[in-house]
Amino acid sequence: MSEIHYHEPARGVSAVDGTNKAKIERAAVWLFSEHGVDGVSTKSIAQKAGVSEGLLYRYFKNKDTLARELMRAIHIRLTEMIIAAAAREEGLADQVSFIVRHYCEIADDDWTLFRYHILHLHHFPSFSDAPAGDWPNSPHMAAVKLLQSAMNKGEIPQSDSNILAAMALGVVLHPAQAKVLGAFDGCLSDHIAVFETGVLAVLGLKQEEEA
Amino acid sequence: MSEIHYHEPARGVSAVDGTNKAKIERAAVWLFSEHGVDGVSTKSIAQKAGVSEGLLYRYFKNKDTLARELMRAIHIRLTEMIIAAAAREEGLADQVSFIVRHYCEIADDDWTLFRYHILHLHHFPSFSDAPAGDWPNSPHMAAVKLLQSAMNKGEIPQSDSNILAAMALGVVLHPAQAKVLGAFDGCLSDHIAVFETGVLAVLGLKQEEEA
DNA sequence: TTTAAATGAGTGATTGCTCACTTATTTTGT
DNA sequence: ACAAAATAAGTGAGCAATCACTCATTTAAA
Repeated sequence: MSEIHYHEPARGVSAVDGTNKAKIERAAVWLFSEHGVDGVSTKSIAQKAGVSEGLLYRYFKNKDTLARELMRAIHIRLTEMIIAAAAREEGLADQVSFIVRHYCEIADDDWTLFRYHILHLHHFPSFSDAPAGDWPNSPHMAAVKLLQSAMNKGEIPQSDSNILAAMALGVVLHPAQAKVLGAFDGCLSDHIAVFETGVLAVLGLKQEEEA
Repeated sequence: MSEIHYHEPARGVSAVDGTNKAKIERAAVWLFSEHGVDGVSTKSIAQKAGVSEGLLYRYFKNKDTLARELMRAIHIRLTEMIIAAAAREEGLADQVSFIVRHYCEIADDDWTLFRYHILHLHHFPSFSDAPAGDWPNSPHMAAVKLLQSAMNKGEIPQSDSNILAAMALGVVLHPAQAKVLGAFDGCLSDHIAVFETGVLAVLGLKQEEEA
């Protein structure tokens, strides 16, 4: 009934759209990712988007709303992807494979928006990783739920799911951050295999031999 | 000759010091870590430090210099710690143990300064992880050198040291970031053992049995 | 007395945002 | 089909507030 399908959800933020609203969003996400919300003026956004400053306030209540909507787009996309992974029933190794692959693809799909997420998520405490209600509201919390479920099924030994989720995510997320900071080029997807091996190792799962 | 000793180097930033300069630094690092450099006014720093605004400019050329000096303090402390680890000659597992322990302790020692580093390092492109000269200028590059050395010694198989270093660091660093974002409480050092196991697993090193 | 430390009002520049206005598009009346 | 009316899209000068920073002056230390 409440089966969750996950087939390539909505792209980043107005990825291919020539409207002025889209121009504003693309200019804003680029500038925000580069200089942070407080480091970008509404004037500079309008300038880069090629529209007047006043037009920003037709589409967005204020600068912070614009910044938050962009962050929200990537944040829920990543969260829902992990929730979708948790709904799969082929075992933890399959879920890990799913998450690593889709995580890299989402990042590569809209690298600017992803960079904004990884560098400036902390600007919005409301998107925090603090334990919320029953439904996970961040990639981290979704991963915690997934691992708790795996522990209950006996797929991995019981341990601190909060720490384990952070370690496992770190195997993919920190290389992503390193790339953001200029440590290497190329797209994240080029390293899916290594990431997957690393995550499985952290979780204490032996990787299956080639069939 | 160039043997490197590593015995508890300088504390964070004027950790126990009642001078006005120290008050300014403590106020600044707190506000910067919370709101980012561009999100903090010189007036608010002076207010929190309990001094006049003009006094800031007696001790620091400008706001950005103040922000950079604080960042530099934690950045080089972490970098030199990893360089010191690389100089140890008891094998990779020992080096990993050394780094994990000291990393957690440095973070716990001055958590505010550490949070500033993990959240706002990207504000200073000059501290980037881009490949620099022969001497590593970031924790990431120091870890890369360390792993390359281990590969040359045959301790671990040859692979992309850039990616492997990022994955290994991520096992510790991402939990640290998760803590910053409110995912859990307590100090990082409480989890040294799990982190160490995780890093060794990512590197493909079997953890030694208890003696 | 001399020198250094500390102040805070004041500077011009920039901030996020508004609003009276113009231009473009759609809807309506005939 | 066509113009008039109504609505929507877009502009940019201008506002009060805040910004980083200076400097003449006062306070404290040597």
